[in-house]
Amino acid sequence: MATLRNSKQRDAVLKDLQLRFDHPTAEDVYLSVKKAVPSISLATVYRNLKLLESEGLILRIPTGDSDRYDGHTHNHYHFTCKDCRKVLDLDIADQNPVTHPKDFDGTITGHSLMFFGLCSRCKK
Amino acid sequence: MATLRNSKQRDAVLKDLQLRFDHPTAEDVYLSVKKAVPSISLATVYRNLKLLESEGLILRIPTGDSDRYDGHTHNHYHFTCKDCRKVLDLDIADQNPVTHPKDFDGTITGHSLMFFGLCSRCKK
DNA sequence: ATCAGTAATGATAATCATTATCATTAACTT
DNA sequence: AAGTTAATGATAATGATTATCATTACTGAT
Repeated sequence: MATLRNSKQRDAVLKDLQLRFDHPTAEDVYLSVKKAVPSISLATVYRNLKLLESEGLILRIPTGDSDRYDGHTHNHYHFTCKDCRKVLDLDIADQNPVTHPKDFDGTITGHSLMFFGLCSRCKK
Repeated sequence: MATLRNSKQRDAVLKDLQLRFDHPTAEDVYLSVKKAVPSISLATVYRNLKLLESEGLILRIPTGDSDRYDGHTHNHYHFTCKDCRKVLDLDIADQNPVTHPKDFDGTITGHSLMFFGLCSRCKK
């Protein structure tokens, strides 16, 4: 039970994320999707971001402040500018790191690698 | 100006983090430090965690839910259990990844690598 | 040692992001 | 077309963290 139904709101959120590359916050997505679906509520955006993430259709990126979202789920890495807090994609290969560290009896199923520094604009 | 003064509260927060290895939340630190300095306030814990982090004496680990803190600042990596949300140290070498990706004009000064999966207890 | 200046504290209100609630709307099944 | 219930919109509630402010207590100079 709890069958998934179609909703234009969810479609609009997903499409918005798939068409942009700036790793928006939930608020950013809300403001953008509002243009296509003016009646949409911020709560609906949060609901669908969570749902889409659990379906594996989008990525959530925790950053220390507001979470960012990414509609492109292929394996890639991100950079956060310490100054302007912008999040960028980095063009680097999969680092595929260790999966069986010493003295660890759990199971590793994934990793996230975030780079920090100054973006071209903020480094002056 | 804004000279740093000594405070037993700050000392107690730092010492607490240096003596433990469980990556506590601010609340965890508060409850623990309260035993040594019963009058300490949660606000003071947050204040000093932020200050100590900016001094480079401790690490803050964003995890998607409450931030965790680490009193051991040598280069090492962490694992988060998706089930119980525990954060563990991993015994693996520095991955020292790329510092000059293609098509990137900023400056990379650091990275954080977090592994996900199930800890030994939660994998049953 | 005492004093003055001001950083740090404790208590609590405020903020911000996110989640929960609930009455209403709208997909889907028949 | 009718009934079931997932999804929505509006908003209240929550949880983590930060801001405020009156009071306390370091510290450097007297």
